Amino acid sequence: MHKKIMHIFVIQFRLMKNSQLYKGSLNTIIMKLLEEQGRMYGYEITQKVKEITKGELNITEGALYPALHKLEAEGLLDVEVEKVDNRLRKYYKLTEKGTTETVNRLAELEEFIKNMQTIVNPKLSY
Amino acid sequence: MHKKIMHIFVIQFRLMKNSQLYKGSLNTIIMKLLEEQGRMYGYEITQKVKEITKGELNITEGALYPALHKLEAEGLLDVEVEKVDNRLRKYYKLTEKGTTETVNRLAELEEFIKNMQTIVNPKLSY
DNA sequence: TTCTTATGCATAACATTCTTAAGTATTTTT
DNA sequence: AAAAATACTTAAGAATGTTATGCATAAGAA
Repeated sequence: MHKKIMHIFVIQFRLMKNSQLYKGSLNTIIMKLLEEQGRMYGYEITQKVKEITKGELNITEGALYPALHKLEAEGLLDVEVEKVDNRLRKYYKLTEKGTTETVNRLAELEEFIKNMQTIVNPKLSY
Repeated sequence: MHKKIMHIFVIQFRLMKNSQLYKGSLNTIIMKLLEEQGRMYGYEITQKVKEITKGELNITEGALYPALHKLEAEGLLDVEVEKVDNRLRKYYKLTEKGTTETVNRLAELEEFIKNMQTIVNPKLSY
């Protein structure tokens, strides 16, 4: 019983960490990971992000899957369905267009980070 | 005529720079500036951000004013109305609660930036 | 062996944040 | 005199994400 309650708290704690700041960065994260890893499936992406951020960022399925579908619809991703251990996996990879676009988005992200650091810490920015 | 068309392009260019990445960071930006400057009015905030980011980030009025109203409603900001040159100005400053909350949000922002950098540039993060 | 957790994907309802656009009003610049 | 800048407001809609639910199989714990 105690164990169950504690587990609920742990889940709560993790979700609370997802502040509004991450809003808008999911697409860039997905594309960067695909650029780096070649190809990945949805669930794998959630685990990878959790690992990289030491559990601080948990991408929810309700955000991830629609995002992947949209990127595919925009021609930025290609998908290949595979059956592993009798379970479906949808592997995504960048198209040529997606690779080009990834460069742009990463540049935007760098600018964003730079601007935010300038705002937060004006002393350090010169 | 040429001048007018060019002006339209300039406006377009600037707005295009506002990528989705900034979504969710407006409150933190406002609070940080108020912590630093003591008190500011809305229009002043838009100009300050434009100046700091060298024109890369333009806070729209449709986002700013509702955000200020909400922060005030949450008890994080106090407002004082003043008339300068026959025009209204609403000066905002952090409440005690707002000052405390600003510390938390800045910490969250630092974590966010760190996580994003780790994702974008995994080599540099150890 | 049965219940739970993990793996794997999908989507609908709702919340939040922001863009776009329109409105009001005064002052300064062209 | 017209346009741009200053200064604030708010409504409609877009974009993004959370929460919740559903389905299905595999692996692990009780």
